[in-house]
Amino acid sequence: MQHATDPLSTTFAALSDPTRRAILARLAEGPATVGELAEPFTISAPAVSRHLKVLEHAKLIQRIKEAQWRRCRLEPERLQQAAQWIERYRHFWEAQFDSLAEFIEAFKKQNDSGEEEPHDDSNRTS
Amino acid sequence: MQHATDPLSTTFAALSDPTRRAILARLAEGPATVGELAEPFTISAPAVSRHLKVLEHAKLIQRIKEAQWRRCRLEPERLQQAAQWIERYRHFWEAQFDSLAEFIEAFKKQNDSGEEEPHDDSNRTS
DNA sequence: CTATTATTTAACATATTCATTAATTAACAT
DNA sequence: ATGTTAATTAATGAATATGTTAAATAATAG
Repeated sequence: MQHATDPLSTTFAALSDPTRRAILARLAEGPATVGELAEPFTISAPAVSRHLKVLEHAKLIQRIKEAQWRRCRLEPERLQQAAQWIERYRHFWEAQFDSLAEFIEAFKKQNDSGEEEPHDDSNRTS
Repeated sequence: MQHATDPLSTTFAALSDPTRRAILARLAEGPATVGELAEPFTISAPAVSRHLKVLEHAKLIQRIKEAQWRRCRLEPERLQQAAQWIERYRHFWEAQFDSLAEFIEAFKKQNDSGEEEPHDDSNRTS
């Protein structure tokens, strides 16, 4: 994540940390306080607090103050957008992957049998 | 992205950079060389090269050497896994979001009209 | 062999991330 | 008031990310 980031970058950056993903997974079971979230981890409470701040800034969670606790809840909108970004390109990629598989197949065949006349590939590049 | 990262973290970290996402989007239209990928960006060729290395390390792309060019192609498997991770939790989150929406609604109502008897919400928290 | 083109690596600077411990704030209980 | 509990902020440090320019590598062209 760099300086003035867009929502998608912020979302993916937030998801790129395994602790934060574990927190989100825990939160999928239901809201929890910071202490409850910190419990399964070896890291310190301030570290968890900062992770939560990242998640909140990414709008993946909401923190609601209840007495002396801050109860954390999940917010799905940004996740939806992230999923949409991936899905948008994925089927393009899968289509290309099929032709890539063919290409690799051909490539392997060409290299494995070096004694066969190597067919000239240079004209296809320009 | 940190030190000894798992595939999911690596994938999300790779996706957290807008330049890399733009590269992937461009690559969705078809394979391209490093020079072609660098062209629309203001950043230097080495910078693009490093982004491609990140994408390759994340196994989001493959680089295949063709003469003096390196042609880049997309690889969808890791994306699929990332999408699956998101989807796995998203419906939990949406279910929770519905109850959260109710909560916020009640909360707003309670605060906007201070003259009405504020209905006590504290017993629902414990 | 030398020049050109395509791309990467090296060396370096800067910013961000993520962790820690210590101190602070906030709410509650006695 | 004072102490306890919950959580955050401050100060600090180490590792990582990202960009730059300059040099190196690799393949092609003449």
